[in-house]
Amino acid sequence: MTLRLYDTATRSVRDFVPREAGRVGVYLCGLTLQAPPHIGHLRSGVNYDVLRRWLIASGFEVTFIRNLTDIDDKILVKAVEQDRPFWSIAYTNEQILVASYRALNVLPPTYEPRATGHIPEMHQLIARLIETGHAYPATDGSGDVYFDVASWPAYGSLSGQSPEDMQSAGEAPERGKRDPRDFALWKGAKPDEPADAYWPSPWGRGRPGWHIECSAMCWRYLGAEFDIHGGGLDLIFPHHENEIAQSQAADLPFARYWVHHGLLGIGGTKMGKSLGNTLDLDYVASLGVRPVELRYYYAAAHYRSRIDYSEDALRVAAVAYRRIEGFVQRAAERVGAGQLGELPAGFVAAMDDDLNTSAALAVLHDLLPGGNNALTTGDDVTVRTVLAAVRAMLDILGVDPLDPAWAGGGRAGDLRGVVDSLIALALEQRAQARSRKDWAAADAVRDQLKQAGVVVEDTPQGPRWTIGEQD
RNA sequence: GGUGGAGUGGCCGAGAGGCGAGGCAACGGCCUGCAAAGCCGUGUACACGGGUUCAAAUCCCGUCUCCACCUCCA
Repeated sequence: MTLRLYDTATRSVRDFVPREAGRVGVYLCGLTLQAPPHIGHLRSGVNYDVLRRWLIASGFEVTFIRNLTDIDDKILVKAVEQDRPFWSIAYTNEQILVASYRALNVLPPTYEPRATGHIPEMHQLIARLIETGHAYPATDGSGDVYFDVASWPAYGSLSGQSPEDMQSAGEAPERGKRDPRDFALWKGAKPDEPADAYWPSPWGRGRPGWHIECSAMCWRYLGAEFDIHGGGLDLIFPHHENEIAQSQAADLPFARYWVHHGLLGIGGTKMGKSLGNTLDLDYVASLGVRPVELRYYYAAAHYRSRIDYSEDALRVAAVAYRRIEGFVQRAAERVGAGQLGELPAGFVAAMDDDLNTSAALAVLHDLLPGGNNALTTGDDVTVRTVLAAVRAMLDILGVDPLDPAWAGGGRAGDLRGVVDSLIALALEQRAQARSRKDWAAADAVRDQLKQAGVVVEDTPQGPRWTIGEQD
């Protein structure tokens, strides 16, 4: 069985065949750094991180590029409003994004290029498009350069729309266009924008249009043709449509598979800054939900499904995760962490089927009762086997509780040793009380620990403690 | 108006012609001094109306509702 992926371009699930055996190039449209990321943006990174981990597990060498758009209209508007350099605003948001992804155990991309670092590549592409008659400098002296949509008959093939049926274009006032559907490759400098936001070009001072950035960066890092291009469903049109048109018109075959993920909405509508309904990682933390649990919440739904965020659903996911985590911890305490084991066939089949993480998780859950039973009967061989398989699956999804990535700050480990011996003292008191059947005294110890946030459980192997839910 | 997608048990959420995904919650039981955790068991759900078929949540027709995109958007 081989990996099958839904390809937006053909609107079907296709066998994944890389351009070059054993290697995969993936490009994911990252964020525009006009604001910090919300949990919808973060879902995107996590989804493709799972894809990447699965490709690696399937034996591919993966080059994973996720770009950063560090200049655009909104960033420039903010720069003027805040009287602050546009690049500083972008960088601040970039830092938050990087920290959020790290918190979610998203593997760093092979490279994370910034749009402003690739102006020469964009110039080359634009020049080539002008030469071949697919682009033209605006005739109104604005310094804009547009892609000539009419010159590219295949325009609209990705989104399944024909140019004639499209509603009349929005960017109305730009009169230098031959056709309202033409889009900007290069934007001429405007007087009301920051003076440091421009680069020289053969067409005058200006800055890149949004779409050309991605074509340039794909080309630079993955070559003329590469395997997978990803992004949110909302990018299909116009962004990805435009990328295809301008790249292919410039003789770049471009992406072989188009993978789009569903958006995360809230209350039946989309999450967005303009709607004032964005939720970020800090908010999730304030709910007492850890990043790993948020990540599990993402994985519980298929990547192409829309997730309508709700606090209840998030909490349910967290509870489900804790059950898995509980087994892993108890098992590891008993037989040691061990190595990651082999992936069950059902899990592999589910992941190969367009990354069906829901079905994959069902396979994982099915192993739990057996593992827990082995734990109570002391069947260490089975415990070890189940633990290895469960951790292997969790690792693919990026939520293995034993992954060092989830360990708290460096000091936590040392502290745990200290706390452990203190709690051992209390548990000793309790054990003595229990042996003389002084239940009241025994329960008092347990209650006090509970109030301190320590949950005590009695197991066949004696009492164990964990840090309970923080409120 | 155009394009694409979705409506599944109390909730979340897979599946896509025939063997009741899975999770959470609930209920019963086991275990426990009591708990906690865990285990065992209990649910015949697929928006509505027709149709095709031996068989439909899955296919076809119609209806309703919702979402996304067509403008910057993960």
